[in-house]
Amino acid sequence: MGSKQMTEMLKGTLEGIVLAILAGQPAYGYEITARLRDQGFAEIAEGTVYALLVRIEQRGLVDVAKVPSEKGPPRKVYSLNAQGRTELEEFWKTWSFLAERIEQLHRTDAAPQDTATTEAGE
Amino acid sequence: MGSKQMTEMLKGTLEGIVLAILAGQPAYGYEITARLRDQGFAEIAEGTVYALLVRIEQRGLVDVAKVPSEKGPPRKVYSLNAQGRTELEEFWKTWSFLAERIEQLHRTDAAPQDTATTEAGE
DNA sequence: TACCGGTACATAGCAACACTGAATACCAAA
DNA sequence: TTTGGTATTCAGTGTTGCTATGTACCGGTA
Repeated sequence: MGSKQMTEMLKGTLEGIVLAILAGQPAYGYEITARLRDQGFAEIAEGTVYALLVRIEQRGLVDVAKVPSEKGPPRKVYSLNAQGRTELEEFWKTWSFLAERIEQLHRTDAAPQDTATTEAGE
Repeated sequence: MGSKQMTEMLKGTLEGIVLAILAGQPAYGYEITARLRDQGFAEIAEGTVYALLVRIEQRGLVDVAKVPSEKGPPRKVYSLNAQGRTELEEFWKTWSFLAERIEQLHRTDAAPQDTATTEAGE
């Protein structure tokens, strides 16, 4: 992965992904990056996650607590607040709206396609 | 809709949407815009579509034919070529990868949440 | 004729976002 | 001391969709 397509597709969705992760439980940047990697997003740069966290903090979607770490500099633990949960709900609505229409296009335009295409194989 | 979230989410997906439309049959810009509106994307600006068409043409994903119109200036009819079909397949792969993980997050993090209606809504 | 509205395309300037690459800081083990 | 894992930050870049505007073609109408 790590394609340009993925990079562009993550715009707008990565924020929702992180909010959803934080909805499960508070977390700090380094941890979120690691969790994203575990979930298959191997190519998301650390700097991207930190910049995103700064943004959602400035927009008041999360509360922040500085917690000392045994292994390095202090962690900034982010937790979703009420405004963040509202934003997350909005995200799911927007996502569902878009996903429904795209899936419909997928079905429609994949219909003439079967297993192996005969014409113009590539 | 027309939210800022939707604007960001369309980045990276709108191109795929248009490619999918063109996979069905050739079309020109004004027509594509109209079709998008029919499919619920009421807020997509005309200029956005035209700019996108310029881009995918320059990247060699489509062939173009100028066709006279009875009602206005000549139409630029775009048709998906082999390279465009390859790009569309890539798009579906990237989309599926992303959609699967986001849907999983949706299931996971929507579990403790309860909105107005019961959670077993569907 | 002059004007309006629908059709059809194009573009300059802007805002938002993810990525690259580098720097900083803390600590433990080699 | 140096290496490596932990943890955060930031300047600069490229891509994208939106706004706003302009151009062009045509039929109908006052």
